Amino acid sequence: MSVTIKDVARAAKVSVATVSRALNGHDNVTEKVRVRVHEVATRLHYSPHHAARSLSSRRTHTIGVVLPDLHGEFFSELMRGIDLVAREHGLHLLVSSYHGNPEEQAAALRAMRGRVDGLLVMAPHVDHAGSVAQNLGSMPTVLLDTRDAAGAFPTLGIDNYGGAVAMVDHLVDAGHRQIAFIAGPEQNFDAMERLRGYREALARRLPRAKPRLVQGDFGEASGHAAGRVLLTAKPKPDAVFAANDMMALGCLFAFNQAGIRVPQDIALAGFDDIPLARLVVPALTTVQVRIAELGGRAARMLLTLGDGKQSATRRNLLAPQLIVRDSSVRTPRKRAR
Amino acid sequence: MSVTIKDVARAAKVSVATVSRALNGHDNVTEKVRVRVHEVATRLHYSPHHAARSLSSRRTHTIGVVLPDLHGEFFSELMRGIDLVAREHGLHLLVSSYHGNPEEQAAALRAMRGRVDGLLVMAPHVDHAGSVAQNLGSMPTVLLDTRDAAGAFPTLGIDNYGGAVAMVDHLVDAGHRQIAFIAGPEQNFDAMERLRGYREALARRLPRAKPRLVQGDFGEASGHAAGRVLLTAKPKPDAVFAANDMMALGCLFAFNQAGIRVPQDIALAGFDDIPLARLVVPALTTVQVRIAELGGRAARMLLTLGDGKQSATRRNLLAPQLIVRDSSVRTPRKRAR
DNA sequence: CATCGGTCTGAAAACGATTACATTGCGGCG
DNA sequence: CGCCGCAATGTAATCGTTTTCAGACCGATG
Repeated sequence: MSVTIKDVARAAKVSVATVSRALNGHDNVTEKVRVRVHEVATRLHYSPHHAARSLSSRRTHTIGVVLPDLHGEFFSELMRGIDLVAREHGLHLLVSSYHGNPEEQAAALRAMRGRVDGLLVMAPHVDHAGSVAQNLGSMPTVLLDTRDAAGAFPTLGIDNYGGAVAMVDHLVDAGHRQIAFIAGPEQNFDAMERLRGYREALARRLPRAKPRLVQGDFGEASGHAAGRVLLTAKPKPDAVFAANDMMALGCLFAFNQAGIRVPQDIALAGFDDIPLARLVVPALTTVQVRIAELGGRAARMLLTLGDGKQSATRRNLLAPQLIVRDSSVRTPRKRAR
Repeated sequence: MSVTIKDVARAAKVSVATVSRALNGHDNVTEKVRVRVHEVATRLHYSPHHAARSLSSRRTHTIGVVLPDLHGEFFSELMRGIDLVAREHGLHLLVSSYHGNPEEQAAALRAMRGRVDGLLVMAPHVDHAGSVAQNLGSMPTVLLDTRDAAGAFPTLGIDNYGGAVAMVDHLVDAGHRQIAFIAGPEQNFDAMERLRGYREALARRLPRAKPRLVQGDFGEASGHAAGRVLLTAKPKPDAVFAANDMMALGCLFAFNQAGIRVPQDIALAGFDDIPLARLVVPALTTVQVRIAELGGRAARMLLTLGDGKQSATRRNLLAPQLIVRDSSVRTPRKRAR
């Protein structure tokens, strides 16, 4: 069937041991032999059988990624970041999404046993986070964007709280006083932190203002619905802060349809900085989250974890950056139209 | 360290062969023994070593997915579709993206050897498609959205040509005569087929009209740039058909900025039907491509392939569907504004 | 010239499962 | 009562690597 190390050995007139050494770059092989082996190997299109290799070497060269059912930009960016670091180190990615319920997540985690050298787990639904520990062996694991109450694992996340605070500060500084918030899924850790940031910053900056919330679910459609609700609200808000860009866009389009101008009639801001944010008209003020970087750093954390030096980097937060664009500032004059 | 089948055998006072048979549900094991083995196995927290198992059984219960560096919605939807089918069948997903160049793709393919039972490969760049065959053993493989000149593999794709034809037909029917096209990457198979559909349909429906092309790259930014170019074109187009929705949106925002109204001044259409398409104002006329379904069906094809019945399903095209929304039709009266 | 100390190579033992083949035990039949 | 056949179990080969250990070779040294 496929060509094995024995075939290479035969063709190069050496033993399998020598082939193995030559290909794995051990230093006790003559240059001449090493070259010949490499030639033969490429000529025969030899590539080592993974299962056999990891059986004898106890390493799989694979890291597992267990994610919830993510959509769009977030998922692809995260994977890109992880993939980049993984391939830098010659690692493969075994991916499994779970669709909502904790049992599926548990099953996915258990199925990873023995197949991977380490695990990247994202469990943004706060109720699911707890069960992670039980379903893991003692595998090296990094948690992504997950509230790890027990503190059992190294964790990497976005500073959602800080980002939301920065946004509220900006909106208040820009002169807005009635700032509404379109919240994300109730049990989502990111969404909760952003909401907390909004609440606390608002209380600090505008002690008299009451927080004004509309529930959303991170989807564009829910932002659209929220936008319509806000238009009929009693004191009309003069600014809307959506917990993510998708909802902000949905909201923007709802305003468009109603003939409400942004930012003249009402300011708008989002969170994430998806590629569309800068292109939409008006360009969306938002908080930039470098998702690919999040994935990449998580992968790197996992790798250093294997090296034994756990170091002090248990809980890390990636600081997002406030990006001010047109949607939140009442510019003195309008661009040519 | 970890408990092996031998430990279980010893503890249950049977041979390893019997343990293997009992746990894998073979029928030639006494009920009594089977029960005892299962008890012992769970008591010891035994879980079979994956590498060992797949070395001897020649099956990995994993399918490989080799994709180009995809973005956004497309990647995540495709993965969702594949993942769904995979988990239905208890399979795992080994994912690898290659970032553009063919060598990386080749490496990714070779690295899959011995790690997967089958392969899903997407190679939309036409120059890369040819090399796929060489870097594959005789692994069951399904090609996605790839021009397989040799016809060596079963292939699944989108009927990009048909979709583009349907769109041009629609635009002509709606009364447009100067229909410009924003093309995708030159060497991209999808983009080429859409362009071909545009060209041929235009020649058929408006024999006198000359095709008017602007080069894009499927990114929002290139659509934006293309939109600006089109605004300065000599006879102004009365309709713009972008090879994908992202470019259509970029174009739309360029028009917005210039004060050009869609569809009154100029009609606009895209391709893909990304979630945003229905939310943007005006809602975007487009061709609906069910990407998750594409992934799911590809995975299913791969599975039936393993069953030996190759059947006649070598080349399949998924028919996309024309979705007419506001951006392409000059409605008699405008909605409240 | 025999011995030592390297370096390079080969033979063979893991690794942990599956499975072909051999063995055992037992009931039924002649 | 002895033998046959079948079902249950055990023994050992196998999968393709890595790695340990031992051996071969060669130049230098006493």
